[in-house]
Amino acid sequence: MAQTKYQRVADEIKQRIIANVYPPRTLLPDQNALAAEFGVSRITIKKALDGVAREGLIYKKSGLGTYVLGDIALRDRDDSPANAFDGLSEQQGSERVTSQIIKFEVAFPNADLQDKLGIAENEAVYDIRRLRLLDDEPFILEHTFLPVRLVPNLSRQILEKSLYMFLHQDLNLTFGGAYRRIHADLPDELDQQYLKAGETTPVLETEQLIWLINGQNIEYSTARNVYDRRSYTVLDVNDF
Amino acid sequence: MAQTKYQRVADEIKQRIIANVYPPRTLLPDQNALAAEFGVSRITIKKALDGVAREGLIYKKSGLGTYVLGDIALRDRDDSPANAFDGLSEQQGSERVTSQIIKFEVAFPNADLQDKLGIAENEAVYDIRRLRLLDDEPFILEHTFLPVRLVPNLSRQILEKSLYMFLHQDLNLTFGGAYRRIHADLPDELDQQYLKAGETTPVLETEQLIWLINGQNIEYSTARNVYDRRSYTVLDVNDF
DNA sequence: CAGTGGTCTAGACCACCTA
DNA sequence: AGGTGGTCTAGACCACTGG
Repeated sequence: MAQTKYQRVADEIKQRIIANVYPPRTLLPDQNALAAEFGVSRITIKKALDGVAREGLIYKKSGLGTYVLGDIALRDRDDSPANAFDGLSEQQGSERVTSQIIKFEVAFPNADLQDKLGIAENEAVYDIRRLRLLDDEPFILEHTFLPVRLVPNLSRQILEKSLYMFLHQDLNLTFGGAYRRIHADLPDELDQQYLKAGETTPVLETEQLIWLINGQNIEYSTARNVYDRRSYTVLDVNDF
Repeated sequence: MAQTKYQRVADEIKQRIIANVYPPRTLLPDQNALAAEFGVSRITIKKALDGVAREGLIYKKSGLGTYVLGDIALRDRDDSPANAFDGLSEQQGSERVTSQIIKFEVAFPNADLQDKLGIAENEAVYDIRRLRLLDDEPFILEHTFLPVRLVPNLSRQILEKSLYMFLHQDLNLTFGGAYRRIHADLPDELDQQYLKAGETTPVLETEQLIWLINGQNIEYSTARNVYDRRSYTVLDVNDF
């Protein structure tokens, strides 16, 4: 899987941290020693360690050495939906997730949406509302807007399965990044109807703008869930 | 400010993107041309571009070139509290933030807190509850636990100003990273009392574990606010 | 095919930390 | 003082892209 030398070194070092060969709060062997052991140059070791540090497993300090941190970062990173560029189906397993299409229309964007997606007034967008069910229980209510130009031939059949798989595999689009805003909200009528929220049940909403690697915005969406059904996790690593 | 060559190059390129010298959806000059212009090696240019790419402003593709993406990442990054290693006082300006100390005690941790902070049963922790006010309006209700061993001499006076400034400047501690969990919740009695939440007002809670660069956990805390007073933003960049 | 970015090296110098 | 990681270089080779 890992192709480059620095990836192989990084993977091996991560494995050793997980296996407690390099226990937390100790120093790693210095870069020259690692270079000798792996038979690569010190620069390559450094590049490998940079990556591991960026994931929060180690911390390097000039003049001192390289600390092994705890495995919190590691443990929590796995189930973190913060890096969720894949869709819900991929996160939870496609056999558990089903989708009920509430709305699937094509429309012209209003001024706000034009601005958010960076498109012209006369450029059509899909307006999609889906209820995502996990193990047949209402889970997330999604409202999604996509420019038609970037996603031709969208169908109900695709929306019932995985939109993200269609974008990635069939249209060969690659996500460059996403901006997300998370906040709590009062339930609206749709939440009550589809998510089975009560009149005062708190709702968690994630607003999301996704762009492609060529800089074009591909999706603006909101995803709402009842307060005790899902939370959102984030790992922040200082610097790097 | 910027010391190294690659930082200076990165800053200059970012400035050019902001100033539209390199407009979105165009290609940057290739690395050799940039190396010649800045009078540095291509490796140094690459390192600079790696950093800019990690911030979501550009995307590099081997065999093709380096795209300039939009400025969404940039615009939104500025007011994003996702990278909030500094405290509330630093984020909002210390003249606007005041703190009311509700509780300030020393206690032994329960099993859950021992596990979260990675400390022994007999190691004392501070148990602190503060109401943070923004422009004299209730804003955030914080519940904070810190090991006494790592933070000697904590006082009410410090808590009324900035805890983070004390940790950083006086104790010279450096944060390595943080793990955060964001979710919505029902209001409890304290929310109603201090945040002026109604009986059914949704609350946004951020749970947070912070560790130092040497791997020791320094803080476990929760921060709660009324649903329409604050949201949380995250920037995710693919790969890197 | 020519051009792009990605990787890798050996070697040099530097800033920083501990002692 | 000696050791650490950080930076930087010149040069080489590779994989990928487009025409």
